[in-house]
Amino acid sequence: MLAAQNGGDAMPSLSIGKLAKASEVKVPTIRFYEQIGLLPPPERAANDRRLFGPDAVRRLAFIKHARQLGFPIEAIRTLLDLADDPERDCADANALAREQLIAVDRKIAQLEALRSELKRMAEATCQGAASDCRVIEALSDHSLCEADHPEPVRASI
Amino acid sequence: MLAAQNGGDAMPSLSIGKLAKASEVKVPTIRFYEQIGLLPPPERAANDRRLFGPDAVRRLAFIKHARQLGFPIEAIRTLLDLADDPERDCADANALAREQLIAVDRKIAQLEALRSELKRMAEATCQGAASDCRVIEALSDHSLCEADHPEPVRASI
DNA sequence: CCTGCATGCTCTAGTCGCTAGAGGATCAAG
DNA sequence: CTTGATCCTCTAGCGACTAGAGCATGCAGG
Repeated sequence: MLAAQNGGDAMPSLSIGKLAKASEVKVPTIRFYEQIGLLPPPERAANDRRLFGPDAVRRLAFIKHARQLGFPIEAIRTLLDLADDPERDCADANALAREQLIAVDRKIAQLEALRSELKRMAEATCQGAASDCRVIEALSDHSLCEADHPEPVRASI
Repeated sequence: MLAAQNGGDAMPSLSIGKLAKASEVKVPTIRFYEQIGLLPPPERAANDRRLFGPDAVRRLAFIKHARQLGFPIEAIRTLLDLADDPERDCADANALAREQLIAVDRKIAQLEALRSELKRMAEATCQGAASDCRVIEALSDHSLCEADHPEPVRASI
């Protein structure tokens, strides 16, 4: 289904550059995905250049879309395995989607809190010396914040 | 002001472990901050152990707070320089805060879009084989999305 | 005084998802 | 024939830590 092999007889094979344009995924990224096993190793021409079948475009679209949604590579690997084998139960896929949704929700909530604090900070424009700077003052004194920040905002999403 | 030197005569010097507890910043992270020059190299006891003054607690609080707000290390370096020298103009600090606010706003907007798509995906719970899985279908076919995603959601915030 | 664990030190390497560059081969167009 | 685009492999870098090795200390209990 998303096998990305050079399937069929027509084999309209794509160079990595063509594939990059078709999928809007950069050339080094495609090579990287092959390296970590998200894309199967394509056939090679006599001059060692990669030859991709049309399946590769679909598989890359899948990967790209999932990445845009913030799924980590390992989750995408699982999803691709599921997509590759339509016999398998899709409970895993649903679980991953729900997990991802929860992660995004948490992230949004966190960013909203930060946003309001930053807004207060940035709006209190001060002139003159840094000793009276509101921004620096706000950063120096956490107790000025309305809410406290849960975790150091560090992201995979 | 945020000099983190062992200032004054009382010098109630802290071990790195005590400092970690006081500031709620992990020990290796403190060493890392010293290494990249966010914290000045502290004095050392005869046994080569670090001795921090109380200023270090304040400086770490500043750094931690700024990190929680998503400021990148280089921005924090600038802010610390400003805080260290109260003569300087604080226009830079305001600019950084505004920049950061814009970045956070963008991020939130992006995540909201992702959230709605993920929600549709996760709510359409399907049973059975992966071939009919809504999640995989949605990931396979980008055209099912209401909006398209601006950039691969990759974060520093 | 001894034991044992906690804490400290330095150094290196790993995380994630790419991105950039070196150094070379080959292809397509003019 | 020359030029420039594309391709190959390989290694290293980003940001902001985190984890672990291997060793030297410090402190408390028995």
